[in-house]
Amino acid sequence: MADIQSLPGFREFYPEERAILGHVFEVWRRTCRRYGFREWESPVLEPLELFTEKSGEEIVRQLFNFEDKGGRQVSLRPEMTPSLARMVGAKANGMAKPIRWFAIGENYRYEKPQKGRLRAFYQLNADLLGEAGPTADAELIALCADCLIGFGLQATDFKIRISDRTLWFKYLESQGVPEANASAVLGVVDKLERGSPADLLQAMNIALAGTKVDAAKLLADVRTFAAIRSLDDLTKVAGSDAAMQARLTEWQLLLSTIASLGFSECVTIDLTIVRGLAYYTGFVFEAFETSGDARALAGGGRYDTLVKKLGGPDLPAVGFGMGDVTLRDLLASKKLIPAYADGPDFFVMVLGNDVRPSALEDVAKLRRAGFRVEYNLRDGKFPKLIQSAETAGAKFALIYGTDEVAKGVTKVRSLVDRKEAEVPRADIIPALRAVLEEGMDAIIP
RNA sequence: GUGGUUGUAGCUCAGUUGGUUAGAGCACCGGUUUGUGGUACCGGGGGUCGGGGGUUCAAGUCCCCUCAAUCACCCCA
Repeated sequence: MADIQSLPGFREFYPEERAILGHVFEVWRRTCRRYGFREWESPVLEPLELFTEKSGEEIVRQLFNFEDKGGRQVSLRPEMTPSLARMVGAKANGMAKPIRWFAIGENYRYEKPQKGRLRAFYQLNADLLGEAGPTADAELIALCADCLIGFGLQATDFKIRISDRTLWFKYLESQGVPEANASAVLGVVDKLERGSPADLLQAMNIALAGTKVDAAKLLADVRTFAAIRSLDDLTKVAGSDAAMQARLTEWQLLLSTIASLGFSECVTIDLTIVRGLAYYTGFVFEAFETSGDARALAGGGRYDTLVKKLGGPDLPAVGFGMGDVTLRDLLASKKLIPAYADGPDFFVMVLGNDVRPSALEDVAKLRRAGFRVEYNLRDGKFPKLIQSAETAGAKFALIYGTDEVAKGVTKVRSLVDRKEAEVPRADIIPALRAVLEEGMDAIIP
């Protein structure tokens, strides 16, 4: 056991683990490319102000920040969106809109680690900038769904709950809540499912301090409003409120676009989702697994003011993040993690030091041709070597003994069905390429 | 940050009311007479029993502290 352990909340990935991570990255990347998104990357370490300026004091204590040797206040990135906003903002004027970008990177936050929640985790970020209309939100929600479906998950395994901070603000306005108190009230809404009635009422009283709104009544109204699950019911509640009705036509476009793209059964209206993050401005959504814990798999929404706040142009934007930790837990429980297979194509069995030069000559030749090749570094006996080939995970063994080398051939042995055939060493590249593609039949006379 | 649970070889665990050089299975390495592999048998390496301190003639076994994992709360980018 090593004396020095890895830091709490940080993971080590042995090859088997790294292969799973690679699979996750691969599905994310492939799916985003299918939607026309392009990959970007930003520094892992950023000036502390990038994250504190917009997020406020509460988030500072969760930042993985410190002072560097030059006396700079720096922080590992807790998310990639501020970096994205800065990068896009700097060059947005010259970029074709809409901008479709995605990134896969490790993010950090200094918190007490728990299952599904670490100090370092990988996350997919997909963002669409330059389009303010709901069609952009729909595109991102579709991409989010496809990023989950790409792993083999069914539409019934998860649900994307869609909510709307704009609609909430319009609703609260219609209930007489001053604009200044609206955010605090949404904070209470966020806790509706978890808090006790007494705590919620107290929280609501604090949120409404200095106003004439009745806390108990608003709490009841808000609870009812949050429970609405259909556009029709929302329209009824909106009644003659023009602002809310206008917003609901946006909803219609959002939902019809999602339907046209074929993702109706993946989404549901759920106004209990408000998301804590301060910079969200419009539609927000979270993807949950439908079984068991119902943990959040992904979350995102519209942040139309962030780019400008960070010094860029006035650029509307919508995006989401999807972490690897919870996703992996879900894939494991659904048995959707592919078997680990990372062996070489060929294991060259060098039977004796007399033939070693000839064997290594072919090893090098095969490697230059792009094959994955391993061989025994030390001399060994036949049964031992064939077992080595097996445990290395090779598909085929290439036997180099004195007989074979004398005849100018190598013997190919399938480690799966144990068939054997000889191949002239002069033809080794095309012959083995055929073996990999068509199997042993390609060289069995 | 607060509280509960857990911590013995790479993995899964045994270790009796504290008592001699801490064990098993799997895994790994080697061998079973020298060119054909998932079985069987034999052997080997590997643990300062998470770390530190204390009680005792004696502690993996009891007490305290600490570290880590995990669960709940908090918070969620």
